[in-house]
Amino acid sequence: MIEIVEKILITCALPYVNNVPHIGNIAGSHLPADIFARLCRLAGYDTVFIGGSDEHGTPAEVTAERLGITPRELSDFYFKIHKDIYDWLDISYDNFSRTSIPLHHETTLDFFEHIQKNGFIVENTVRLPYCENCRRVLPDRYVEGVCPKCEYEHARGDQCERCSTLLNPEELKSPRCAICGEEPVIRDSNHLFLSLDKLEPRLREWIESKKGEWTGQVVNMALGWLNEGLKPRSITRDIKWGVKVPLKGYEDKVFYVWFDAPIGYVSSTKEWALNQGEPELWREYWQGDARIYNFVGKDNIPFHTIFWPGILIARGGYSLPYRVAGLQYLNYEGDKISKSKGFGVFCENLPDAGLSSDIWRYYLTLLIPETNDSEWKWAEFQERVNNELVANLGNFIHRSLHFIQSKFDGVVPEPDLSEDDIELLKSTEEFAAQVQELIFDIRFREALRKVFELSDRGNKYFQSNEPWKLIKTDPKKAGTVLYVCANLCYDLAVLLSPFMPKSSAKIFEILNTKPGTLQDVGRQKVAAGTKINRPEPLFPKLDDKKISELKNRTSQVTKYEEMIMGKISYDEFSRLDIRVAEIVEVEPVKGADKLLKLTIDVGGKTKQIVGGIAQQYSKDELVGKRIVVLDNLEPAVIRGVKSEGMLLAAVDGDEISILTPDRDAKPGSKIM
RNA sequence: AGCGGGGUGGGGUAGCCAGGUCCAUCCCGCCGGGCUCAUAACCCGGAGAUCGGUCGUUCAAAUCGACCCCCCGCUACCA
Repeated sequence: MIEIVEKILITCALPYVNNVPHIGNIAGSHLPADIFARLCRLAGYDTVFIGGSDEHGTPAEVTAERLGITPRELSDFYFKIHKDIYDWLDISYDNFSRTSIPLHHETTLDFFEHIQKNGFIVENTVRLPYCENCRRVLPDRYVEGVCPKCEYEHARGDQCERCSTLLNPEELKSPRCAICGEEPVIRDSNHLFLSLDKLEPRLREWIESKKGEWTGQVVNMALGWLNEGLKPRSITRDIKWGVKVPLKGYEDKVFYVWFDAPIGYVSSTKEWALNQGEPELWREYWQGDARIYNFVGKDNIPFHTIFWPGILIARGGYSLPYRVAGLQYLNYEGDKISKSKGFGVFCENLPDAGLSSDIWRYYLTLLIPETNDSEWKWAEFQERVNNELVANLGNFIHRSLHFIQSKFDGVVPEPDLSEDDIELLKSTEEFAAQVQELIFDIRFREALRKVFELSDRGNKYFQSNEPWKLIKTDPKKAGTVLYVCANLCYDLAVLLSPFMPKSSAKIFEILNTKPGTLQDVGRQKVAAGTKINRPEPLFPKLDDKKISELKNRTSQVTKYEEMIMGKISYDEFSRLDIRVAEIVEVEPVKGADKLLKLTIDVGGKTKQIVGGIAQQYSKDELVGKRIVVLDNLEPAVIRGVKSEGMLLAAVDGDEISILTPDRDAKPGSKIM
């Protein structure tokens, strides 16, 4: 039983703009949220589906710095890529916002001020690693060093990857900044904390009330956190890129991205309301009795069951999520998707791959990891498309419409309906109800299967009535069969629309009939006498060759960072003073196992540079070698050693090969 | 390491919380036979899992308990 409520707000976890989405991100949140939203609209609910990009935080700041651009430029760049991909995949966001817009900063400040007024903010001093070279407070995992337990040399400040001991940065031996290699110092810094401890009883009560309604994974994970006891959690950071903290002494701090990111749901709804020309309309979704559905990946569950609801309670006057749909992960051919290995299907390649977005949506719907991790397999993709989409659903639609086209001049015939026909036509209402119920219960795969059950039924009906024989013996009866089939096609188009909107629209177009809603299913909306448009197969059959083409094409990893850096002019290139140098002397750098200090002769001028080649080259091998250096690089201090240039080498993972002149070239020779 | 989720015929998946009606569901694939409007479907028949492993509880276990193995996530400043 589904209780009818007016308003539904759907949110999809905001993607972080430091990266580009792959199929796992689509199947894990955008697609399920979209199917849900489309169904809600189809069922007549007042639906708002919002999303946006999460843009603040350390990773974006560091990436931007590395690329020599501002965080905003980085965000602008990635935002567009994300937006284009979601548009292409027909993810029907009513609004896709950004956390960097002023409206969001205002909303975050409003939350903070109320939370503070309500007494849920405390201040504390924390000791944090700080890199004086980068002038940056380092998050735990940006500190590297030697593990105190297993002596692993590349342990991170949060955990040693070899012995998996949990660490804090102060425990590392010879710690260094992961960005520049300098040794960080520990500094005191004041920070604001959200008193989750005070919110615990209310959170517990809320979670308990969802037992049985939500999946076990989501409830248990939340209860796990509650049972361990909630502690105040810091909501500020010592970086620049984010929402400024409006307090004295916090001029150099911003709110923690995890504080402001979920508030982005509210900001995005506000932005939507503004675009609707009704600036206050958002309140009906956040401060009224709308049902709020959050679609998030499993890594995100604690944030949406503890941290974010805690923020909402502390703020006061906002509704808590009605349901947190926590989805699992999508793997690829037996392993995790890996961008660096080019292992997976990367969405930026989809538009040029030559298939309708519906085809991708279809298989990805079957892979929505509702309860378990799922797995993309090309062989299965091919089978599913050919045997189900093409042969079952596509075939029923096409054989029906093609028959009308070729035997009835494209006019839906006048029927003479039997009891059985009427019953069949009416039975689709039940399908519609079941599809709705399944989707509301976050069981998309089963819901889609239900749709196929209907086309299956259509195929059986067509088959057992043999209109291709009746057309010769009893044309009236043949016409009745095709009238029924045309109406089944219509109903299928309605039920298919949340999953495959383009194909659905195409069916309506061929039927020359207005697209319908769930209410129209089973109502014989395709009238006798309708002149249909010329049908054509809805879906392509995929042969082995096509599959391997798709596989090659979609696993390409676009080098976005190179695109951001762009092409440089000859003038810019000519600013680089690259020269041949001869290595005079080689010394190790204390406390660094990768670095060597090289004294070099650059055409009569002697200088020293530091290079990270200690693991690949020995001293003997290097002394006397002619190498290539960037001579006019701004000097830097690396591990306490001055470096006045840069050694050029080919780098491929751990393999390093120093560049040398192919023929005899004097030290100091310019490279151009 | 601790916490949480998961391991069911070739692939996916239901059932497990409330043990028997399950020598286990449904979809796809596979094998054999019929029919043809369609990018062929539909019908009939068939092969295939002792439910991750071991040990227990019970008249009875995929379902409950213990231990073990494997995969995944979280463990609070990466998001």
